[in-house]
Amino acid sequence: MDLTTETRRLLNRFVVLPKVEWLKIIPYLRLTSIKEGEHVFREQDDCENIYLVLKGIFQIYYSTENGDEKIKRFIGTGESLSPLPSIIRKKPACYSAKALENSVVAYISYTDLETLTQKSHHWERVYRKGIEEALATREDREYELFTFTPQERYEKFRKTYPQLNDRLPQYLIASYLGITPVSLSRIRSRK
Amino acid sequence: MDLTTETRRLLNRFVVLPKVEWLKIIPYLRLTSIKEGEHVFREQDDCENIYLVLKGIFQIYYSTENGDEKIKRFIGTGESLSPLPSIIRKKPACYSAKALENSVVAYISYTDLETLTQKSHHWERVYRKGIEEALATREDREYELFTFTPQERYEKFRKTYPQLNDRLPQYLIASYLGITPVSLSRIRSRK
DNA sequence: GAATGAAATTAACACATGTTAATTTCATTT
DNA sequence: AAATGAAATTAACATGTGTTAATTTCATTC
Repeated sequence: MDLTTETRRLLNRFVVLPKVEWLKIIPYLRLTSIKEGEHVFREQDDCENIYLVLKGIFQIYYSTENGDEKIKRFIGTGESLSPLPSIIRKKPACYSAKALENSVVAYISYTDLETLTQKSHHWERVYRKGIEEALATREDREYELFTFTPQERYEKFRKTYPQLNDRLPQYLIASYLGITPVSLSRIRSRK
Repeated sequence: MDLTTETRRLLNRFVVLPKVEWLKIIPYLRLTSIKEGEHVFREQDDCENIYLVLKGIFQIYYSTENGDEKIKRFIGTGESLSPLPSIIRKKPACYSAKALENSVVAYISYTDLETLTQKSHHWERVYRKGIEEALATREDREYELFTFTPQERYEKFRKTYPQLNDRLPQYLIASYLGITPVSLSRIRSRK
């Protein structure tokens, strides 16, 4: 299947668009592949694109003063990827996004998206549904960080991302859980 | 100023609507006041309203098994209030909202909002801008919980909500910070 | 002014995490 | 097969938090 069709298929999840509406995004839509280890955007960048992951996995992370990474979340196929809060506040990104494997993304600039959503009620609607979904995801994560202990979060992580649990180095998982690699090692040996 | 006008004024923050567009929400828009201590909605409720706080302060909280409250966040004038993720997933609310003082809210049901946003591109846009804003707020909170220690979170809380810091009992603040009242007391005495 | 009760503080203990550093494991390179 | 180096484990210690319970504070009620 070609990538544009794949993009359309993934967006259908939110709103099923008639062809004439779909075509309106074509002039703005761009596709690119990101190699493992490469960045989509970095902290401090004035990134203003909204990405949709067509294939692959990304990590979103904050950089701390002492140079290590704090992983905010992982983003996989079908999910969107962008420093949206920074974009709407017209500030540089406050986190980075890096591919964990060779990946493919579709993207559009926020400016173009604004143009598109202003011209098309349908696209305004697609985008709105997309953010609603993103909002729900953030809330889940917030609940998790707020309510669960590191040990419980690790259990949840193993269930939610079994592939990642196998493939990622432990120090990255620890970072996602908000603990040190040493702590994760202890949690693992505990049971 | 009358409450409908006040509602319009607060929503202008997102998109400035011409009068003809504004009028479209009138059939759906409802107003009500909530007395201190009363609930707007409770965990397990099938609440499907979106509220806008015209006046007052609310706390959003989860109930734990052992009966105490975990405060998710505080919501003040101009902010929106609703179990949106539960609504879009068609599930009962997973947290409760309670007024901390006598308050006034405007609200619309999600069903009516869907009707309105389908009929009006303008309203689709207002709503979209609103949830974009909400998304940014969640991200701030997530960052805070993830990155800061309880002590740092307390510092931030005091700066962000000086009025609340004075008026709320300490055990509620502790809950918001994700710690026990005993811990907060220790943090306060430490410095 | 005394009595009441909820909230806050303090104390004591157990326990998990952070930190630092040494050791081990294991895949990759030579 | 030996050497290398990063990742993971283990150890030891300090510290912060949770828990339980006793004590104190303070506003409200009687």
